Amino acid sequence: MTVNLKDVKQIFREKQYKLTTQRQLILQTFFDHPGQHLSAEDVFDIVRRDSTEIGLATVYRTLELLSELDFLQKIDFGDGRNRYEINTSNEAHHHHHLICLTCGKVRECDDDLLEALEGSIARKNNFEIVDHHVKFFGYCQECREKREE
Amino acid sequence: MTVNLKDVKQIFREKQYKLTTQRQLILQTFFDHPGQHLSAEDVFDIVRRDSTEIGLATVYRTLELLSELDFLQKIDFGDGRNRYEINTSNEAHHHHHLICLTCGKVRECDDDLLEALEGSIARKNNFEIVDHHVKFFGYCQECREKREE
DNA sequence: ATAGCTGCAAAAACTTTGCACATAA
DNA sequence: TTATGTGCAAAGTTTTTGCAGCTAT
Repeated sequence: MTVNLKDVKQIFREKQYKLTTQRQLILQTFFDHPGQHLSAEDVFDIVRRDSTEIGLATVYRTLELLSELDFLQKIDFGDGRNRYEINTSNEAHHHHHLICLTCGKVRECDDDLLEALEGSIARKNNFEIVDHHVKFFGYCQECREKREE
Repeated sequence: MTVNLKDVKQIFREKQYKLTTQRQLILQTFFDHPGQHLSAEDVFDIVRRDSTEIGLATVYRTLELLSELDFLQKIDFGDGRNRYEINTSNEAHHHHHLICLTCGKVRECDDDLLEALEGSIARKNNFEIVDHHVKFFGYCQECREKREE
């Protein structure tokens, strides 16, 4: 189930959060940039560029709220700032991240195999798993080709 | 192969880095706190508590150096600061982290099964994988028991 | 009408940097 | 001896907070 504006509106109504212009603009930014991992500053710049006034503090507060509501996922790629991506699903299916150690580019990769591991790890450790983050570090095709030139 | 002081001394000699008192104290801190994920401030406090003077900037610089040399591994648990753990191996074998969403405690868990996945993901995505980080989020036994009380 | 939200600016929290002095090799 | 490393303080970044005014509901 992909997050859409209707879901958001409903949850906001249920939880009695106000659906302000700023909050909609921030959400729209994520809809407009699928598969990207935006930082607070990124979102701020994008909304501002589209000629609307917004405060950086509001961006931070909204990203926090949307993460709590599980519409966004907070991720750290080791570049000293938090990044967010829109949740494509409320279910357990995830994608993972391939992070190139040369160019720093982050690519997504699908994989369902990890779900199987979860069960065995949960049992072995008596730990109820509700989510996982997996990052693979290495070298992308482009950088490997350049290296050989 | 577990990192020990002899390895470190040798690599330092090879790379012409000076093995200063401060660097030894910081390494010793990790030897003295196995399985812990220490922040710069943690290390700073521990070394200071043991009555030796050290500067916070030196701690940051040393943690950076030891990470580059692969003696330490930098990890982010989402608490707004970098944490480090001593590398128990130079080989591909890793442990993963179980992070409790209630109490925030981080536990390690061994698992070799992911190595198998790596091959298939690397092939499918044409990406040369050299490392991976896996974090599982959920609820530890203690917190689940408390919840039921 | 009013509880909740925003923008601004100030502050907090973490990390990096410049520089004079100190020290391992 | 001298290239490196250290400590301090200052500066840089990212994120949070206080507060007066604004706005969805």
